[in-house]
Amino acid sequence: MGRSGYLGEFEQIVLLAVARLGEDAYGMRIRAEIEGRAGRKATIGAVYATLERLVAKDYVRQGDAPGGEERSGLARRFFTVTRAGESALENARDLQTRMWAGLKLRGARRRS
Amino acid sequence: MGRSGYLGEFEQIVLLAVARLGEDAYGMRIRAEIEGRAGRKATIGAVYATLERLVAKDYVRQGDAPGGEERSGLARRFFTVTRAGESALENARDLQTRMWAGLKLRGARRRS
DNA sequence: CAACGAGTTCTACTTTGTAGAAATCTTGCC
DNA sequence: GGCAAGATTTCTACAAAGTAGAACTCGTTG
Repeated sequence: MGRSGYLGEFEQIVLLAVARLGEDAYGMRIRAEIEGRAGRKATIGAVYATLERLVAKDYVRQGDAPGGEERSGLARRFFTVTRAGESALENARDLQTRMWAGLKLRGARRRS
Repeated sequence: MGRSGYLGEFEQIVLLAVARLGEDAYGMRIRAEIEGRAGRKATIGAVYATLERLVAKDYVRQGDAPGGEERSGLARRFFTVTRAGESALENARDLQTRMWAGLKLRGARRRS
């Protein structure tokens, strides 16, 4: 990762999806959230690979299935955002804000 | 690049720096802008490599040195953001906005 | 038990991100 | 003119992130 906690673009998207999904954050669901909200295709492999990287960076933790209820279904891996993950997210947002601050694009209006 | 015009994190930062610098966007200056505004180290090699990639994607165009004034100094390569580049930037911002919309982090307040 | 569906793992590869030294070109100075 | 110095770009090499899609697992159901 090099220097400070840098977040790749997709990593950020996945992290945000996990944050939003809360108790319901597991692979397939995360993927659906991304495709739905971001309107961007995401293959399941990409999602998991990214999740692994986030776990390695300690931005996301695995486990903590919701409310003890032993679900009858399949073995799902649930994820939650860690404090460090939240900070990384906030840092990314701040950086974003600083870089955009006061910037006016010369206007790429779509043709009417 | 795969699917649609996706922008990597650093690519986005560089592109924003070029947009902001306007007529004064050339390697060293871009680097300084990034270090200053983003508060993030950027080696000159990284900046140029990224610039090349942005040119290849047609998000940035090379040339168009400001106002004909033959500067006495060195041969600088100036860059400007293309329409496509502006769109990519706007798309990235929109995506960002959608992913953050209404999201509340559970609060990683720093200890007092 | 075989087909099925929901989920996760794996494998292989392309793009991006980084670092830092090397090469260029100008200008100032002796 | 030759040479050091400063500004700037180019090159080389490699690590990290992004992607795709097939394979594999394990309950459920007919």
